[in-house]
Amino acid sequence: MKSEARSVGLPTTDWAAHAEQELKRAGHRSSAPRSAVVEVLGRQGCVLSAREIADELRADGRDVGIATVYRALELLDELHLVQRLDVGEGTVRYEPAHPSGEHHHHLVCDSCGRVSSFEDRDLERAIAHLAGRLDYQVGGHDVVLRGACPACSSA
Amino acid sequence: MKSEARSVGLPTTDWAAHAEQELKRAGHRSSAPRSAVVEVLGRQGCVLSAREIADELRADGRDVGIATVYRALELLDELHLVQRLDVGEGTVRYEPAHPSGEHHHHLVCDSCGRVSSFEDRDLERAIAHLAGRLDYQVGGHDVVLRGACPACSSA
DNA sequence: CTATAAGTGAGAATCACTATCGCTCGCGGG
DNA sequence: CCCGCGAGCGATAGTGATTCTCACTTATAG
Repeated sequence: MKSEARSVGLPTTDWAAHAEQELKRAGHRSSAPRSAVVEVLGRQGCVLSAREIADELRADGRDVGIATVYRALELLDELHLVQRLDVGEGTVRYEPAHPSGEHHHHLVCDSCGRVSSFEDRDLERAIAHLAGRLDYQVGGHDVVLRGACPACSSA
Repeated sequence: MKSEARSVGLPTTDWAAHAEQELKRAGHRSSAPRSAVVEVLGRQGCVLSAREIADELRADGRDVGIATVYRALELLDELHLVQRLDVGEGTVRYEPAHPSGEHHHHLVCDSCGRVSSFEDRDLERAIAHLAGRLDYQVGGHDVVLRGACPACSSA
């Protein structure tokens, strides 16, 4: 099978190291708070909100101001090192973006709100083909499927 | 050509009348403020935020409380008479949803923020096919392409 | 080692949206 | 046609996420 729902969480290999490197290359200093944010993102691998990141850091005993978390995420987003995901519940989530360009999309459960991911070559192909036909400079895309996750639909 | 970017704005035929009818059928009273919201949505046909709707109404001299606009939109959303679109700028936009099930997706310009729409049969087919293969009860989907609109990319 | 500007963080400000609550009015029964 | 009641309204307070401000800290070039 080419595509299937799975719980969020990619291999992550060394996204964190890559991100640090890109930050440096873009002329940014390294700092403990920002590195901590990068590390948490890399460790979790899945969609996280700014608050979740801050909470995670606090649990680790590394208090980082929420403003700093937002700033780090904004910066990472500018450098295309993270992917923003807004599923419409008022909070934006972020996840590491792999430089390979390989990416996935999301399934959002309407009842429990849980997010999972999938990837599908055919879908990517359809989008790429479509983008070529549009009179538009397409740079990226997001696909969100909504429905009931296995747990909720069986309950 | 099967698909092409165009400015937002569908024929609209008589979405407003249809919506009113559905509201009545669902056991809701008719009221001037809510009808006004429906009318604005139907008239514009394109993605509108709650605030934009309220402003439009105020310009028409029909002041409608912002809370009422939100309530009307929530109701319309529950009845699947509108489609929510969250392009990630902190405000949710709505547009009429046509009962035919026919729908379109959106292009968001990263520089000017303008939203336009497109439809593509192949994309729909890819998503439908994909949904069938996933272990997930897929009920709907959103696709957002990001990039530079013709105006911005030529500038 | 030192200057300096990037980066930090506490808290205020903003903004979209939701909850509250007394008042209004559409509408079915009389 | 009139009445009563509960759906609906709207001003306003509240909430929660995100951004702004500003004085303080610290990484790094020289």
